[in-house]
Amino acid sequence: MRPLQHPSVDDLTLEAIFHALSDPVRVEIFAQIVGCASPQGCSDFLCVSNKDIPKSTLSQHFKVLREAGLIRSERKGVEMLNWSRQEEIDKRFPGLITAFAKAHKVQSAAKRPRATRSA
Amino acid sequence: MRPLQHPSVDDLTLEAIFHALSDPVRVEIFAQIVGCASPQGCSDFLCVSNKDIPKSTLSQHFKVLREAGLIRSERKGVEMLNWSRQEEIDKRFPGLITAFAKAHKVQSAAKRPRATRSA
DNA sequence: TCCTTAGTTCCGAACTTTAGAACTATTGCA
DNA sequence: TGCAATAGTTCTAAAGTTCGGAACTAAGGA
Repeated sequence: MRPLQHPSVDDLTLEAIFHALSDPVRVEIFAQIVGCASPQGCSDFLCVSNKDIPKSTLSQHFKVLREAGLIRSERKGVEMLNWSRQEEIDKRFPGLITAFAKAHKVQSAAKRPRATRSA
Repeated sequence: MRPLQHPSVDDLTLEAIFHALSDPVRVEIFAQIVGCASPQGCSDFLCVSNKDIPKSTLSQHFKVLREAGLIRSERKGVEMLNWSRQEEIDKRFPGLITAFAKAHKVQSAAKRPRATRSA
């Protein structure tokens, strides 16, 4: 198994970031990782939006997120821990991840079965 | 020629928007349209970042931007005029397009031949 | 009417993504 | 140690997507 690749902040590209976030499964994974203080294992996402994801596909999704620079992954014993690189990304593209997280919240609220959301 | 499709603001999805902006040619086109007060014709983009784009490809790129809800296109005589839907998108995903435009500026400044950029 | 300009559609070749099967890497336990 | 279990990766073929040339449509002159 080849070592994991994490691009440096200066090598981040908008295109790669947007490509990584152009898939609904990766959007869910990244939104959850961004919203979580503790790092997440890959297999926490074997079921996403009530859909089972084969683990080879999941592994590819994590690779895309990692190589776009959105997450950092590190093996911890038998599992892989993943956390968001938001703070680093903010240095180069300030506000981008926050805008994404906000937009994702709006979208997932709109998607949920209609129940009048009170103020 | 079938009539042009423009999704309503409520039908916009983050995935479609990010997919549209995951291609360097579309990023350039959209960044220029966002930064421009007057609407642009498609053929203003037959050359992007010093690369010639075949017009069938360009037509597909505009279709992707249009169907993601990023631009509005309207035929005006022999040409098609395109403008940004930023104000509408802001209603649903506030700050998203601004964050993109800012990030694109950072990235294109970094790409330009090194000349010490003074304050 | 015919020409020109601007953009679209068709369609095959090139590229990318998906997911099953086989693999590797680490841990725990006899 | 050896072996099983768990977690994730790699390989690969089939399915899906994108690119771009050729043929098309649509509008505006001369």
